[in-house]
Amino acid sequence: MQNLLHKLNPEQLAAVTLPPQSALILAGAGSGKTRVLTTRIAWLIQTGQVGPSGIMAVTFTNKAAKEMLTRLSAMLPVNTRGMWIGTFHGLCNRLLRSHYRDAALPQAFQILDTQDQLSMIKRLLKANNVDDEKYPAKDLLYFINNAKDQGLRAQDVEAHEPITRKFVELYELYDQQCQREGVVDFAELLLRTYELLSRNQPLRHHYQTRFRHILVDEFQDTNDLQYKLLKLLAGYGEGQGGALFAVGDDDQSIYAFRGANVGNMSAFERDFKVTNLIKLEQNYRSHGHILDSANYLISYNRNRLGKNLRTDAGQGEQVRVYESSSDLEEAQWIIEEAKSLMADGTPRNEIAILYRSNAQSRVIEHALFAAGMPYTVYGGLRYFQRAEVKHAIAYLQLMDNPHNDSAFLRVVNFPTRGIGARSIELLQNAAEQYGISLYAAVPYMTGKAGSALGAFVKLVEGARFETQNLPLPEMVRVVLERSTLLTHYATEKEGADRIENLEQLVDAAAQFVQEEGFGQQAPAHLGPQAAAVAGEQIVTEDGVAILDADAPLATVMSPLSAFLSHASLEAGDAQAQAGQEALQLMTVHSAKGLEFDAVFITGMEEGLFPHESSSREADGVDEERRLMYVAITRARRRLYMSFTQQRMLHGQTRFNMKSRFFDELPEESLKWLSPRVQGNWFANRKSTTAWDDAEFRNGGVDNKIAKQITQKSGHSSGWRIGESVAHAKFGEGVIVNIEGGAGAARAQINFGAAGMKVLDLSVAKLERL
DNA sequence: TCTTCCTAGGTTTTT
DNA sequence: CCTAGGAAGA
Repeated sequence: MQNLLHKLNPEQLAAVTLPPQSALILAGAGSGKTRVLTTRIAWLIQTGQVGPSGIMAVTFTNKAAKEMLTRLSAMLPVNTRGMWIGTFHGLCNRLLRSHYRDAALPQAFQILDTQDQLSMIKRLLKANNVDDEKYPAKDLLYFINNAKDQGLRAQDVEAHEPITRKFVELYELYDQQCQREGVVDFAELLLRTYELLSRNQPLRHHYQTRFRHILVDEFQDTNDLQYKLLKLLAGYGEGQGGALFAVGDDDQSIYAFRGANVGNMSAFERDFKVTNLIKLEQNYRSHGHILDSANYLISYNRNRLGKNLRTDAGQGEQVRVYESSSDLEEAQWIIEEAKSLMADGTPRNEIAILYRSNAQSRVIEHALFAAGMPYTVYGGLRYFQRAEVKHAIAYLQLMDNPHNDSAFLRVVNFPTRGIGARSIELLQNAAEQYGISLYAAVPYMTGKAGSALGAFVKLVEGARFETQNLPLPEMVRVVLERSTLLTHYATEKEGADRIENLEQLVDAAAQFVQEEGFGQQAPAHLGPQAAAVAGEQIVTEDGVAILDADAPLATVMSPLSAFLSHASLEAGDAQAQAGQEALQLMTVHSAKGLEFDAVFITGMEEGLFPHESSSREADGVDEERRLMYVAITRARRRLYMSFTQQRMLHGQTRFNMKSRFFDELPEESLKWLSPRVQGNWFANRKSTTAWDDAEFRNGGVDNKIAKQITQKSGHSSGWRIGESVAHAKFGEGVIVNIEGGAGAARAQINFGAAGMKVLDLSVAKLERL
């Protein structure tokens, strides 16, 4: 233990060894945040201040939770099982499974992912004859999640306009429908837990007393409901409960769009009268010029808690800035630079190419592919979100809870078995009439539709009966076969990958069973005995003794139920990996938390980064600036920034100005690789750079653009499209279009913040930049 | 019921 | 430009 503390710097040590009071740790990028969190836990246990069961540590992603567990078990000889380390959703799921009765849920409740939730909302709109032009399903989804993220039920939402009133009404219906089906969405997991604990004093008291130390990672990303839940657990206003140890970085708050509220940091400071505020400002990742850039840039944000990163690593190299003529050339340049980095010994997977939005990756991918350079794109569909896997899961969901209508509709006619839209409509009417699930309504159906539906129900029942005593992986195997999913995809042209994914589901089940400790025993026997060993008893208000949620999930629910919630809560990896060394392509958002030797920040143009839609929201540009801060601080030794004069976006060529963020970076830390090219830059570039690449010249699309550029490059007025200019009143701009002949030419110029102007070139005094 | 055509819409993402 | 989802035809 002493060894562990020995490795810490004074700030980290202070944070790790704080007294058991609420504390806020402002942890800058690369300052050893995870180390502090894990060492704090280890220190608390090692010094006997708390047992493993008194610890709760909350993260946002499964990856972060896993990382914490791994590091902890390396530090501590203690079994980490007693500790509650997980995501908000995972921990709430655990609580709700154990206290399902008090939470008014079926024990085998199922979790809707966003896709399921949307399809359920669409169904709801249809069933209630709501005009989905006026009330789009997506808007309602957003409305409901937003309300829940703030801890509000339908009745709590203030509605002033008719549209909001309608949404509130539908929100209420949606919740009722979820309850009938025995399903909960992601936000509901948290809201239900919050309500359960607020309402149930003995339960609340039990957990308040139990968790002496609650540690929260990425606190700046918490939404209102999450903060409320934490307050409740920490006994805010009740004078009991454990110490809240919050770690976060307000400068890295980039998730406001999904409900995160940075304000929670200062609210926490105020609410809990935090006297222990520690800043971790020593950075162990990046060289000086990179940190200087980050510090300088972020200082343009208002309302910061305030912090400045420093390093012992020396100044290192300047940030290299490159202006290219087009997005195609930008991609070529990246390839050339990446090649030379690799020639100098930088491993391929230590080079990251970042962009603001996913649409930007295509051009880069295209160029990388043509150049034969291996790359990996992050993001995209996760394993459990793939259509074929979701189908298989839907069969399993129906066996576990037949009233899940989403699951029913997904597979009732997949693979096709002659149940068409008309049959479904009749069935939905019947279900509506009796207020029951689709599955339960099947017996009311007659005729051809009735027999086809009846056969489907028999299929599900048969699978359930046949597998009830089988271990989970076997169960999955049987379902894959009985559902005829495998044979169905075998007949499809592109079915091979899908079949492979389906077979992986058996492995996933096997791995799950092993990791979660679900033995071969049938869960039914486990109840009472397991109760005797696991967890404490809580006596509720009505005098009933119940077990706290410490028991392994295996004692509370069937392996199947557990596996299904695992599939919803942990969507699995997004493809990629490929194992081998590859360049890393991803959005700036997904780069958060990662680090690389060399980083390219591409597309640094007004409208892209900062994104144009950010200017519409209050503090939108501040959030973009934080995003840029995150991007910069990913780099260890070398950082590139690039922007381009013209870029193809949504099928249109756009001419953007360079990002305003260049004006917010310290000049002495930047190294401009490309002087601005005057006059006919296309002709200039052609011979000097990788432009005369045969691939580029012969490529269809590329060639078209090249022609276009050549045509446009020299207007008789002496100006050219794409050229950067300055105007006394409007400032810097980019020429987007030129009309008219030499004497009477007018130019359309994008002045960014000052807007789009059309100026007469013979009158306006423009300066070349 | 399956195919093909057409149109709308296109920051950022985890659970 | 590209993709997904809905609507009309085979």
